[in-house]
Amino acid sequence: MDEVRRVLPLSRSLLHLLLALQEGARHGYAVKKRVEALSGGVVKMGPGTLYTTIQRAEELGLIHEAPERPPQEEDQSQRRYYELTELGREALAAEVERLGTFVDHARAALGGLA
Amino acid sequence: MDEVRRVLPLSRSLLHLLLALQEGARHGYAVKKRVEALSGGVVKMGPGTLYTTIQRAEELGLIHEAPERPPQEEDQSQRRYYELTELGREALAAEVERLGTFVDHARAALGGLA
DNA sequence: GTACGATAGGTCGAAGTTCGACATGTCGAT
DNA sequence: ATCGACATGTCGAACTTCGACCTATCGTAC
Repeated sequence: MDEVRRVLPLSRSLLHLLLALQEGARHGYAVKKRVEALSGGVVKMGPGTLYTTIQRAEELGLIHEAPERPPQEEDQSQRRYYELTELGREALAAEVERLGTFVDHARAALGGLA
Repeated sequence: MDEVRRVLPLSRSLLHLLLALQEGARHGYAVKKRVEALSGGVVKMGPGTLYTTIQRAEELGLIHEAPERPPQEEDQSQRRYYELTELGREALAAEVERLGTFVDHARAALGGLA
């Protein structure tokens, strides 16, 4: 799609955000935890990056706020859940494919130990 | 290594630069072409990004200038060849491994079509 | 023969992105 | 009641990327 090309390449935070959201709706803080866990603590998302990235992703139409998913915890404070839009899913797929090219290439050249 | 962790996560340009150099010594313009080709034209490295990234990579000790590789073309103008340092190779490997985690994850979730 | 596009290197300022300190408030445990 | 984890957010500084511009060489086409 042409829309997709408009948002590529994704910035690092945008990529990490979409990656975390691809597993289902999550709130900001949960995204932060997920990204840090998956990167082995290398990528640290401070609040500055986290919330400005969420805002940017919403502006680009990559995510939107979900209607309060978890049924049990209606009470639970001021959490805001986000989920991928169709464009978000497409952009993520395109970016992963692109990155995959580099990663495959590098893995092959790096002794092919995987 | 601790040195490696110091430079992680790599910025996009830094990653692309090291990725292109991992195949052997190259000069700036050749790096630019390689990155653009491997990304299917999505990543465009203008001169601003290209040369400031090379400078940054040298400062970080990730690359260093190579002693004029190609034997045939001694004459060929003012080309500057760069190659990865040991640290550069380690940082690249670490970053590719980290990114690979995300990519594998995303590929599996994205229908596992690969 | 000279004009053009590709190769090759580079600077600069503006725009975009990331960082971390601070602010605010809730919740559960010691 | 105080502390750390949870949760959201702002702000300014630092870092990164972008694209316009500059210089110069080379080969091809007009």
